[in-house]
Amino acid sequence: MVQHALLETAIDRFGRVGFEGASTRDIAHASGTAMSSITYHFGGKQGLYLAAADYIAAAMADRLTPALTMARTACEGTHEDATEALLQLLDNVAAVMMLPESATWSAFVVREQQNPTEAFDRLYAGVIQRVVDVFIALITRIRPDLPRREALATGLLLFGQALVLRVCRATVCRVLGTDTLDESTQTLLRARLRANALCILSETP
Amino acid sequence: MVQHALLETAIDRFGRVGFEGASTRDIAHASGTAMSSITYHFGGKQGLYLAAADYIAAAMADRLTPALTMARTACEGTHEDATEALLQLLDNVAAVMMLPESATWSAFVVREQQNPTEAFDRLYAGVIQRVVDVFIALITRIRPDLPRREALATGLLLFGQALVLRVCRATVCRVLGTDTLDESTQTLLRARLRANALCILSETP
DNA sequence: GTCTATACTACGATAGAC
DNA sequence: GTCTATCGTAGTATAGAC
Repeated sequence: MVQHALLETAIDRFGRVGFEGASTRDIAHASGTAMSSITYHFGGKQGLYLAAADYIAAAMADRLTPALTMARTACEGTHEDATEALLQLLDNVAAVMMLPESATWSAFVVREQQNPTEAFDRLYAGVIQRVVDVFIALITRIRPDLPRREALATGLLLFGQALVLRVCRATVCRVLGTDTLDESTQTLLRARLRANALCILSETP
Repeated sequence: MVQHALLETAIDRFGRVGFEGASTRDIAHASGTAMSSITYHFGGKQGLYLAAADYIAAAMADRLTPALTMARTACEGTHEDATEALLQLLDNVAAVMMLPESATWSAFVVREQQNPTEAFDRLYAGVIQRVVDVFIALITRIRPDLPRREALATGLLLFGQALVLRVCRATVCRVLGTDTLDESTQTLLRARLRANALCILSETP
């Protein structure tokens, strides 16, 4: 499938060097086809970029859908159910952040966060919003004492702890003295993230 | 000062569209000079890029030096001193993340985190390491019960909460329903960050 | 030190063969 | 559907005038 190969390569290149830095010639060549295939299948460089955003959103949503579904039912459950669901969801997000594939995804997404284009709307509608909504619903269930804006802020800050594992990967590795996040290091980070989140969620008002 | 203008423009362009996407012609023109000035002053595009990294490191270090100096002395102080110093330092980091200038800085730094080049070494030695070292020293003072790697992980995760305010700015704004982080929103976020950090640091072992 | 002029390469888009 | 060929533009680097 030429389209699939083009998308995979495009995400890598756009993530690595950005929209302006990536070249359609290079993307096509690395995908084993001619540059004009991009025009034919996606209408041009811009079309390929937007298709890449949709692809990333779908891939991330795929990895999080089971956790999101479980979390949504837990919103109606007990306080403990909701807490455990949020911890699980956050752990899932952290796991995605440590997937090798998410390196190119996150480079793409982070770029859009800083200079949002139409692609950001697609990413937001495709994954981000779904995760955010469940996050907020769970937090308001767990901490009904928090005003809405405080709950929103708490959700964002909780998410930041998972985010740093991907976005500051070079620093994380350097600080921990490893080249890559091996199994035991991942376990350590996820355990600390869980402990931190738990204590934030059970903070006495 | 032509060099200064070139650096300011370069950071903006490199941050916005990356090394490959930025054009020396454009940078020179926006700085009111000719492209060959870049060759003369920095030896070429690559030299300008490295100089931009040094410039960013120095600018960030500038903003954090007072807090870092105070924090270093607090490492020798009481448990409460150390806790307050860490909260202050983290608040300072969050404040930097909400500065308008840090938008271009962070775009540059985040890019280097994902695809480290020689510029990352300069950023790390220039700012990141200094902040990390003080973070870790304070945490080991506050939570001597934590094994070293747990303390390192805690420091990184704490930092992530400040990071998200800059790196996921588009999401932060969308979730909070604002276009920009106004004064009261910043206060809210910093207060929640402080509360979260305090409760992580005082977690009963 | 700062400019103009130029050499050379690579870019995205598109037309047309098959 | 996929290719090659080509057009116009823009990229970095460099040589040389002032």
